[in-house]
Amino acid sequence: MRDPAHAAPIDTVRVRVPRAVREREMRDVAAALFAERGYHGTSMDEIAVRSGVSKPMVYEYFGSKEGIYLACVAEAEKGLIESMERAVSAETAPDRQLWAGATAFFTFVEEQREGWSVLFEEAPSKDGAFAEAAKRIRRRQAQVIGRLMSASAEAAGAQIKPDEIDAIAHALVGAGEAMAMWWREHPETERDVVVLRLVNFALLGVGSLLAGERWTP
Amino acid sequence: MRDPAHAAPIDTVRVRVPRAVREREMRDVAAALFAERGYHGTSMDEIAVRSGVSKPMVYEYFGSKEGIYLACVAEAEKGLIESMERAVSAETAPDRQLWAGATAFFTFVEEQREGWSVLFEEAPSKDGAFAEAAKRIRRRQAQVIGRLMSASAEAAGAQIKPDEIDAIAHALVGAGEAMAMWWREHPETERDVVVLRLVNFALLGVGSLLAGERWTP
Amino acid sequence: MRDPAHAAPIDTVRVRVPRAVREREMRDVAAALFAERGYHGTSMDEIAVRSGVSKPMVYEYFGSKEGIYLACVAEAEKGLIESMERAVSAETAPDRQLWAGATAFFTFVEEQREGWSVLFEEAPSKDGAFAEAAKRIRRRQAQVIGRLMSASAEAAGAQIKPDEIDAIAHALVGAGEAMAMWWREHPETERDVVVLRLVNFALLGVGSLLAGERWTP
Amino acid sequence: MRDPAHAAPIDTVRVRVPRAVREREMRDVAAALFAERGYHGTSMDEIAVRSGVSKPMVYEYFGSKEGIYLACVAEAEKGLIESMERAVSAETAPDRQLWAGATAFFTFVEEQREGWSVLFEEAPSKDGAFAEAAKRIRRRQAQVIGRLMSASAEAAGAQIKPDEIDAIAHALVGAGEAMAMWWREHPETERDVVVLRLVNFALLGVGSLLAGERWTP
DNA sequence: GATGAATGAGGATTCATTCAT
DNA sequence: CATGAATGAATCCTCATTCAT
Repeated sequence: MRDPAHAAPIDTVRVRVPRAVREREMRDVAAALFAERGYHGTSMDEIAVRSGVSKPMVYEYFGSKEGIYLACVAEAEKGLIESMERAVSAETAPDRQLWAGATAFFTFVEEQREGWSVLFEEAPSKDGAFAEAAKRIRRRQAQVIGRLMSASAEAAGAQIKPDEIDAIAHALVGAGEAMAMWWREHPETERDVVVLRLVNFALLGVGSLLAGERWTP
Repeated sequence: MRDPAHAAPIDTVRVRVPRAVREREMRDVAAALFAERGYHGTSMDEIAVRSGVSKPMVYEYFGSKEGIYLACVAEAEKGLIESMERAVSAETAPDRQLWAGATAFFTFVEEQREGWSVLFEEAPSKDGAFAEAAKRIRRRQAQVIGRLMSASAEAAGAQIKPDEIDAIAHALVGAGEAMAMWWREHPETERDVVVLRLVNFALLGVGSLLAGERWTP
Repeated sequence: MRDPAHAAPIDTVRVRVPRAVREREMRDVAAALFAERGYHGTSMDEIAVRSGVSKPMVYEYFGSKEGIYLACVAEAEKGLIESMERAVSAETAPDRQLWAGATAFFTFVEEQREGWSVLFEEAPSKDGAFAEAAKRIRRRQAQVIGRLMSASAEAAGAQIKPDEIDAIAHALVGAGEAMAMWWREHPETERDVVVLRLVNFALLGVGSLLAGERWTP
Repeated sequence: MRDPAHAAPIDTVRVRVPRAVREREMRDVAAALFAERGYHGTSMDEIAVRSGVSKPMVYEYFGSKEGIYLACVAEAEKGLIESMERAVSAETAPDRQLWAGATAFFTFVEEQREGWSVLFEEAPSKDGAFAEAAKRIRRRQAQVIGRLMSASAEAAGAQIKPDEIDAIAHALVGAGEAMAMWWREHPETERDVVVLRLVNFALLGVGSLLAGERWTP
């Protein structure tokens, strides 16, 4: 009945799609759904239907719902971390690295809204694997920031305990996350403004800290 | 911990318990479960069984699962906010208010582990009412902090836009939240140390900001 | 705390309401609810709340949901049948009795919308007692009509089997019911028009109707 | 009644049954249950069990309880209307069409007891979709009858308002329905007798009937 | 490689009805 | 007389996951 000479459009009937492509399509569909409705609000059925494949395919490729969710997380995580790493690399002048890192972060927030949602908004945090992933993401961000701070301290000849640097780095990452949420509620604000607010807040604080200033009650 | 002379364990058969009492018992049970397993990991069935009542009672008193969850949130929120408000009230010396507020916050984190979990760890953030609640909690914390900052700025004769104060306050709240998570992973750290790290980070940063210092790329 | 001299309005707190009054109030509330939402759509809870009494009162007075529903049916039935009986009584000229009966019927439909609904629209007909009630109502209407027909036949000296009269009477009652439904969908039609259509149809038959014959009171 | 050689009993374990077949089986089972116990008296669980499938299958195929009920209604409706249409088609002599239509109707009542029940006995009439369906069925029957009447009127050169025809057609349909119920209570009566009573009532009216006039096919 | 068919298990919610006071 | 407190029992529905073809 079907005339092979007049092939159906590729998004209607596709044969022999390479595994990597299929996988990516499915993951993108899933990420969009997770971002829109959250983990529990998304069903495997819907992922399959929207991906144009049958459900067993989704299982074949990702093993489970958790699997596909974590794949989405990993993808977004990779994008965020790589972008931050690049920003704070040696190619950036030392005194601009924090600023560059923050810019990378907020650029991700702005441009990869989906990825941001998957990473920070709906992790069913009580479930082992998800909580782990969330912690890991924050830790990796904190490491990027922590390295900056360590270098800075070293350059200033200050002695700061790694443990303290780690804690402060986490705090800074949390501040960034919170400011990103604030930004979502105030979308009229320019990205540069948001970046500068965070950087100033952090730089001046961290700077004084590194310089040895301390407040005690 | 429970004094049998004053309160029968909830798995004892008791009938005709006044509404207010039962309601509180049920809410406490629910809070513990939500904190332990998250919203989706907790079933109404279990809340009922552990409360020693039948499911219809739970519905009679809270209307729905969302209802009882939000009741738990409201309770914890009240505890946290009131405690922070008290700490930063006029009875505290101005230069110690931020410290007092942070202490109140981390004390809550330490002592009301359950409340903390319910408030910050498992809100199904994509669902309207839950997301609203989460935002509201952060906003209220930010307001407490923001008032401090405004007063401080005024005292220093500085002109800071309310919008900026609001954003920074949110960032600071986020920093506290992140530091609380860090603390969870490093439980050997003393509370006072955590408090001071956050306060120093914030105070020196905020202080410089309020003093008009600015970094630009 | 309450000052008996300043008694609460009677619809807020009422004491010692005579049984008959309470009963009637409750039945009226129930009838309204049944008419609006059907039997299954109405809950005992709602009947109690709207009646301003506790649920056990409703059970005390009517025994069960079925009980209160059947009480509503009985009340409406009484109204309808009595009104039809009156209309076709000896006080009405014989040749106007059918017309008078139909008028009584459609008047009931028009004025006791609630009663009509309870009687004809939501009987869960599969449940023994309800089906019985529905049949009884139709039978009683058919009896009223059947007596007319018998008298008429006798007057004309015709011999019609009671069984046939009964069947035709039921058909006529069904025709009336159907026309009442039609009327609901065409509320702009005058009651007299509806009555005359039914009466003419019954008296003359479709054939005569189409031939232009008409009976008028 | 079931021929084991052609159709395995539905309580035999069968897997991989094509959708269309399963769907039909499920609908038939459901129709039987609805007819026997009414809508509210039937549970999805029972439909599933008796169909030899699991509940999710029922939902997969019909979406909801309302869905499967309406599917039963549609099926029965189709049978009834098609049969009536066929009876009154041009292939039947004009003066016998009403009789043929009535015969089709009562044949349906007799032979498709289940369908009849689903169509006319337990629609939860207060619920939107069900009430709509019930109205639609009556309307469609009335249309079949109405067309007959219009043709008849035209042939006789009479001018009858469509609105009046519609109303009378509905009344006639209601008369048929009522007579069908009467028949249920008097199952010893022959179908032809019932048909003739209705047709005579409709064609001649009570008056002529009482006067002894009779139409016969 | 790919899918239509199928399900076990569980979850939220509602209701008619009855105690104990 | 009157009620607030309480429940057993269902019901509808959904979902992640797998088998048979």
